Amino acid sequence: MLKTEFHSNQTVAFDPIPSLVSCDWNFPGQRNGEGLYNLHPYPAKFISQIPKTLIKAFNIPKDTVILDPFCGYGTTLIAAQSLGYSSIGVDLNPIACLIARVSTQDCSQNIVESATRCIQKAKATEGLISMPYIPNLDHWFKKPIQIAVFGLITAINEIEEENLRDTLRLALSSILVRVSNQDSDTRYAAINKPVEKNDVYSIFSRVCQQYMQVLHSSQEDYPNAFVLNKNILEVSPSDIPSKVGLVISSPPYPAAYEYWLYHKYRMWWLGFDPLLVKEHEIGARSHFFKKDHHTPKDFENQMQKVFKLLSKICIQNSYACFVVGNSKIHGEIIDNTELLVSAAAQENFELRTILPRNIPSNRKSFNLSNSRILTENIIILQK
DNA sequence: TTCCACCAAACAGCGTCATG
DNA sequence: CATGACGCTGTTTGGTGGAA
Repeated sequence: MLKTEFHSNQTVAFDPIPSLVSCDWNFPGQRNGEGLYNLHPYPAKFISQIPKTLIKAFNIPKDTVILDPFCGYGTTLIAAQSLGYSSIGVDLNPIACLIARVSTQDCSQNIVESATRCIQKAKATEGLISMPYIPNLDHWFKKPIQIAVFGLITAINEIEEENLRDTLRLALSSILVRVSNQDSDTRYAAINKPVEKNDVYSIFSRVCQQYMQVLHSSQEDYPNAFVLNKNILEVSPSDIPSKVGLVISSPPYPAAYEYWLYHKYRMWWLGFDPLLVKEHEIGARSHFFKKDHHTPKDFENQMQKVFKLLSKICIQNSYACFVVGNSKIHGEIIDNTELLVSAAAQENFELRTILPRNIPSNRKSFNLSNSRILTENIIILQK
């Protein structure tokens, strides 16, 4: 019975790939979040060693690409690029797509000079431009901060060169929680912080200098990474321009993390609609805590839809790797590994290996009275 | 240059209250 | 009464900046 095997501490290997089974998937001593992997806050990223190790383990035909259907920050795309492979990432969240694009595309323009010009423009127009309507804005941003942020975003949006504009938009997005009243990125509570208008300009300027170093030193003649900002459940095979030779992803878990919520004000400021993202976000808590709420079965059906798409765009015998942990709905532990494997099986993706992994303690910890998920699985499937 | 005190930032929930 | 919006929770860790 498959289910009992999931709960053992042993690696389940039905047809072991030696380099995968012998690897220590806990990657002791490795840190996540340097250089390109640290451009912007993003919750629950997987560490870059996971996609890197997986990519090296498989033979990927030259005329195919690596796909991440829930690309988020773009860790898979960055890893693919650094190892010489083209990649495609899909994500519903426009902030995620912005991060993934900026970190994989060339931005050879002078970031710091442009940032300085934007700051000058913003200072010159302080109080002269009328604010957009954003719900509850005063609760989360002090008035002077609002003026500085909106001045900056207005100036940035006037930049013509697309990659440069994206880069500065991302830099501004990355500092928004710091200059807001929000406690921290993953702690959605208003507190009083001693931030002033000029801090917005100085922090933005500092971040742009960091971007300059990171983006310049790491982007020359790298393979292409294509980022598609779309609900994966509405993606058709024709949206994916290449045959896929390998899938690496970590899907959202039911009722776990709400990405839309923690990027809500970033989306408002950058002109996206967070409510639309919320409505379609797989796993968002609102779907699980209302009348006629979603169930784990709904999650399985959504995943099956994803595998249906994958079966059409992946080449025969290609591998699909998913990193998943469990989650909790209405107090009940949900075995997401089982749901995902079941969904995959219905679209003829065969389970090959389950590699258990300890979630390192340096992910820090929520209130210990809350139940913590300490392990996750890397599931290897094959078409 | 090294060390250490200090602090910001991070964390795959849950509770409560105002509103319709 | 259902819903949505916001408040609240503690601890670890890496980085920073001043003192030794």
